[in-house]
Amino acid sequence: MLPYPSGKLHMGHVRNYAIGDALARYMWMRGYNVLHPMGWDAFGLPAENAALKAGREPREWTLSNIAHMKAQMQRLGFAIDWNREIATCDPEYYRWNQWFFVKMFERGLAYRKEALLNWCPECGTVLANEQVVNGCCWRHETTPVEQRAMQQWFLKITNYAGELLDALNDLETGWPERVVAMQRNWIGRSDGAEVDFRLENSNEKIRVFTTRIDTIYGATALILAPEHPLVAQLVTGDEERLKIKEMIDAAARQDPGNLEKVGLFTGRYATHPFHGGKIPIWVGNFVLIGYGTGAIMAVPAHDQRDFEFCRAHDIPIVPVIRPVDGDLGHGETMKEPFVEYGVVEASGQWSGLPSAEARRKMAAFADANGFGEASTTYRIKDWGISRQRYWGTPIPIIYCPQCGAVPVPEKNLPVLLPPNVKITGKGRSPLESVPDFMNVPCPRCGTAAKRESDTMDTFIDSSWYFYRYCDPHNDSAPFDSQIIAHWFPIDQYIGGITHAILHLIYSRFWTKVMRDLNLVANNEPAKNLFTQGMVLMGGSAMSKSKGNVVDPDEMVEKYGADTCRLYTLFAAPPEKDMDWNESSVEGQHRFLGRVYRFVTRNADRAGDGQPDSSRKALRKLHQTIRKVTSDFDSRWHFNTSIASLMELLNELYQQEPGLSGSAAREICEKLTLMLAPFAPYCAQDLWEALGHAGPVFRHSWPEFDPELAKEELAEIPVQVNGKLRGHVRTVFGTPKDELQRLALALDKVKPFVDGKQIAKVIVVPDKLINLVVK
RNA sequence: GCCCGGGUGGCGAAAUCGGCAGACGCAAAGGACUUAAAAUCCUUUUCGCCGCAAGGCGAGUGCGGGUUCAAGUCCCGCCCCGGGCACCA
Repeated sequence: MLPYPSGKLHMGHVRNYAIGDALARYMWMRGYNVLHPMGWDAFGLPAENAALKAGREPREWTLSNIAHMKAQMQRLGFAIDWNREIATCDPEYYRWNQWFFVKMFERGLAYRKEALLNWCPECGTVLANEQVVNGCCWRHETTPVEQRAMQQWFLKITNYAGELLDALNDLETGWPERVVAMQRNWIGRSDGAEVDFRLENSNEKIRVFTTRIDTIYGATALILAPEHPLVAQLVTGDEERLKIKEMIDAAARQDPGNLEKVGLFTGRYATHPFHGGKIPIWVGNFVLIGYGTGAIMAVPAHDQRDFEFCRAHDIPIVPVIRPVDGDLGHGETMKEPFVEYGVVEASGQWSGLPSAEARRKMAAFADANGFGEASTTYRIKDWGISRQRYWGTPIPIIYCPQCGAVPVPEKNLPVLLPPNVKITGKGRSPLESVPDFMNVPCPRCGTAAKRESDTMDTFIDSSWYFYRYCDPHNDSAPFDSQIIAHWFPIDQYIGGITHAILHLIYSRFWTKVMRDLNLVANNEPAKNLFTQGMVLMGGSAMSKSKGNVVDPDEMVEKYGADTCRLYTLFAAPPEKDMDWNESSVEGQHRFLGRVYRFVTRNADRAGDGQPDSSRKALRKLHQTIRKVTSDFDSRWHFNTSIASLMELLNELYQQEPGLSGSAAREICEKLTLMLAPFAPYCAQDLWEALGHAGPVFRHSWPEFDPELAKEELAEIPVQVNGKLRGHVRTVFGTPKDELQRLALALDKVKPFVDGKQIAKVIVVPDKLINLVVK
């Protein structure tokens, strides 16, 4: 058994799990088979109940029992703890992570390269782009990441960029709009063209990416990113080279939004591929090496940034697009670039064409003449997965001086973490310092070789844990594809918005890779996604680095798990952010106490009581069943479900003295059943107090009786000119004329109607009367 | 700048299809029980004005317009708050 550090659950998790757990319990009671994995912020619903199948009670699988959860997860090979960086400790899970890695390596989907990477000094490791938030580490929100050049393993998520984007169209119905929008944004597709500009007096070509090839006749400069490989060749003076270096350093230090546009003329020119003219070549700090080709054509008349840059450096501004029904404008008098689409002018044979048509035709022309082609560029970059940590799956690669990077053969998997490693928390990978681990013969040629010392990003674990969960003890494959075909895609996934472009994009990618390995048939992991709101503390999300984390254990200690869960469900509807404010926790605690006392007092009640009391109480009971059921079936606003249970209880306290034995019995049982999804421990106790054996979840959800739920009389508001003046109590279905007569007879209505003419009477049957008078 | 949310009492919120604004809970005030406290149970509680009182009148869902018999809800124009993306060519 491997050692592992301990981490803590916070209230955001509690809320997440309380929501999913309530749903799962409800579904169980409705007779569905539910597979309900509680992993990294996640549930699968509705599916088969693995817990019951395994002979365990669902309650064992709930958040309420954190210790049990951890043990459960450990047996499953998932998170032993809640901190992502220590998520996998199980050798079997290592094995399959490594197995996947090797499969990807063999297919060219995993590769190693040196690159500038995001380095978090606090974590002592590099991070993927998705894990950098506002220039800081996602776990250390106040620690800016640094750029370090390092050798790192990448997974080719960009191979799937187009599919990940297009498939979002199908997810739109089941996923929140904002998550879809964030992913679209993150993948960042741009359709355009790549065009080569020939370097004058040289065979070199400079390739640029543009979405506006229709403006290419307005290109008056080429601008290279300071890191562009040609820069070293074009810029030769020491002073100039220093300037380039300064540009790179300044860009790394500063917030890119506020960076002043600076540039340097190389003294060299390129040939315009369309008209053959001379174009000066510049280096500009605002051109990004990591996007497109790292070089752009500057079209100052039709791009805001190019406009600013060229105006500052006296580069000519040549408009070539005119607005539909507008003038072409003139370079010297231009105050603003025209960045809209319009009609191409002054562009040779393409003059007069609308923008879209010109883009198509000009790209085709470039293609036909061998100096470019239509091209699509994505903003998303490959997923850097190497981490300089101890905790995580070792990357199963051996570096041989003869053979290069060789994957560990399948029969030798898993590569396990060596025990007793000194973890400094800073600097290089801890595994490097363990010679027994590092030094191995090459699996191919037997030469003395060294292992890769980095471990995998733990987001890899969370990318497919829900698949493994369906078949956790399989030791010949990651899972049985037949089983997956039965369960997947997940019907309902629940998690935090914080993973919109982290976990939720990685797991989509992983699913598509597994599909291409013929392991799964589904294209997407989850049909429906529900993102619960964040639990805030003083306006910002709880995080360890801010020290504003509420420890659920303390609250569980003080009030119990049920109160704790109930509070997170009651404070706000699940999709909304909630500010943590402990003051109203008392109310939930009192509520549970009131329920408990009512049920235990009335469980064995006898006698006939007063019929009126029983009728009223039963009516409210059935109205409440209707309300809670509909909340579950439609919108999951558990705050209103719980409120209606409180209303029921208030009514029960009113009617308690006159209840008959049989009414009391029915009420106690159904109230307990309705409480079960929200407060499982309390409900289970009461269920046993009512004389039942076994888990309350094996009992079916109560049905409401529409007859019993019906009010005897309708209480219909009476308005005069839209203002409420009184109520009419009458039988349901009273006709309009009768309602009008009753309304006009009201003392409170008369003064507003007498002496006036009734122009119109609006009647909404059983709902409202509005008398319009003049 | 672009894309999402949101703005309702002292507070968290409810009003699900245009039909009684403020359910439910917190906090507060009063009362019952108690030697006392806790716990529990019962009242009151949007604001303003009138009234000894029962009660009555008026205003009110960020602001300004509009549609409608009727608007927190729909339409137009703003303001403010939160989140995401952003020299992406």
